[in-house]
Amino acid sequence: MNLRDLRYLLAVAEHEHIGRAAEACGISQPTLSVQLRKLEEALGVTLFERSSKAVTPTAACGLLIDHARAAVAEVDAILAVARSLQDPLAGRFRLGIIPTLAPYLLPLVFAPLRDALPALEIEPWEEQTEVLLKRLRGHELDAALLATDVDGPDLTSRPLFAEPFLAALPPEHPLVGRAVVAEAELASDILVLADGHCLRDQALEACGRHGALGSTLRVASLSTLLNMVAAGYGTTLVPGLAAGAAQDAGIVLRPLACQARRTVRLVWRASFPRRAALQAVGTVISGRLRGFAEGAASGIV
Amino acid sequence: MNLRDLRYLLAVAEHEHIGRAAEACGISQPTLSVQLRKLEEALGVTLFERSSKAVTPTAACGLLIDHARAAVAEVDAILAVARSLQDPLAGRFRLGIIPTLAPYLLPLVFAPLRDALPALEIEPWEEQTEVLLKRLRGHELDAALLATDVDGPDLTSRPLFAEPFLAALPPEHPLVGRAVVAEAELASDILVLADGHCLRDQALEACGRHGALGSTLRVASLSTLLNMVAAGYGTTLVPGLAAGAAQDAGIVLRPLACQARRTVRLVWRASFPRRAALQAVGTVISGRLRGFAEGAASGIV
DNA sequence: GGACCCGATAGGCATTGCCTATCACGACAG
DNA sequence: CTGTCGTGATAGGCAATGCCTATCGGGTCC
Repeated sequence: MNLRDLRYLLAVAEHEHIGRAAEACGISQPTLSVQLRKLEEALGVTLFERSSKAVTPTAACGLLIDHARAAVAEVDAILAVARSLQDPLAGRFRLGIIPTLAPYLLPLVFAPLRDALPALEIEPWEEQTEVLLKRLRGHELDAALLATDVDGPDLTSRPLFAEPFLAALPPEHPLVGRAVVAEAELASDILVLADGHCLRDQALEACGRHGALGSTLRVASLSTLLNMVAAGYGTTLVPGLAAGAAQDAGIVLRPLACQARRTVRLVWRASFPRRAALQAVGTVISGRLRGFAEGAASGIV
Repeated sequence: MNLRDLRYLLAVAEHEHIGRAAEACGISQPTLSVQLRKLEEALGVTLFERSSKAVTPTAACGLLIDHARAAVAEVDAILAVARSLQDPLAGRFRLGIIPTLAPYLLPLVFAPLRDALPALEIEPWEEQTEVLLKRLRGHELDAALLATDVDGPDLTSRPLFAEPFLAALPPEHPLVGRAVVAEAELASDILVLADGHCLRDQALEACGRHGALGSTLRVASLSTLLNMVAAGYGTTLVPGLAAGAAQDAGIVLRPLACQARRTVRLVWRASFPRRAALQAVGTVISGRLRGFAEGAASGIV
């Protein structure tokens, strides 16, 4: 049995006239005659009593027609919901963001995203890289903003902007007198975040170290780390977007000689179907951050 | 969109594996692949995210799938109801019967009908011929038992049995001494039913009259008429099936010379679809009344 | 009796649904 | 690192289906 047949059935039951029902269905009278008879044969039930005067629903038809109406209504509901879902730029969009990026990037891009994509309900989700990748692969996230390269053919990424690192020094630090600091000069007293933060590895790599000082120290957030530096416990590398927060904490920032930086990428499953949403989100963010790298690298924030 | 497609959708959503879903649907994997993609294109919505590892329902799919399930359930309900309705010998069967026949025929045939057609719920409906015909044409009845010929190409009939008339005489009537009474001999003092009863016309015609005695008399039921005759107010013709009731009322019955009779017919709309039910009902009734005409005509009841 | 209305039937054409065979691609093992 | 396996996508061909126009048949109404 076909869904079309049910619509035909409803039309005939409503009009009690095959010609007019056919017209209402947009088909010819003979077609409706044939299809109706086929439906009756398929069901094994005579649905209408035909005479030259009238086409009258049988008792059996009366018992079936409510179900037919309900089925057609459900299918129409499917079509209606599908239509409202057609816009890939609408609906929930679960976006993972790493913790060293979220507090500083989100305030910058949230309003532009809302303005450019008013129907897209972006739900930020803040966790460390590995957790985000797991959730991404598990369909718990639609995309993620990461600062690392991603591997595997199941994921695709798009670079959005480069985020330069800056040397973060306590006000009393000897290097404060320098206009530019070489990355390696920080190696001796650098403080880094706890394991799992990509910023930890990036900072250590930039200054040429492979193990961290104060390995007993488990600093879970960049804001804690900044306060530690401000209090004189050591130095660190801060990502450019956190420059304002660092200065607010009383930290002195200096550009780096080799202009160490990390690239922030939008990452998604290669099979994720809402390409338009990915592209739009990526474009809004990179557009908002255009020219940021140059300004930040030179210490102008 | 097709109903089949919804079943495919449900299968893929359940198995999250196109090959196995295809197997469950009894089709090949390529067919399911193609149909699923067509459905997605028709809805304008990506329903599943495919990777080499898994086929995962999208958020949009989750919103649609409940409607799909409901639609399929409704259609399955249609099929189930249709299956239960397939037997034309089952269900309500509204049978009109004229008043001069119903009280005497129904007790005879009701049990045989119930035994032969246990699933057929026969609902007797007692009214005069013209009313029954109107209801029959208006689909309020499925068939009727009448004692008149029917006209019009919209109705079809089948003779079931012949019902002889008998002369009904008060015990003191002069004709009681005769073994056989000629129809015309009753013309002088015959009593008949009120207008609208076919028996009225049949009785008058049999005895050669064209107007009735006691035209102010409106006797609405045969049982009243029989009591009138028993009380000596006149004679009448009784249909054979009412012979027992007439004798119980104290009436003397005599066979008629010309064996006047009426034919009881089953009548239905030519377009009425439940032919099997008509035939079965007719056959049970005529079988039960087989041989009745001969016995009744000779006064043996 | 002829025109008209209505549903049924016939024949032909384009679309569709399905099949088998094959491809493309990633995973996994030797 | 290469061959094999598993999985979904693609291609080509065939039969069934749905639809059309033209026509029929039966009944009604001037």
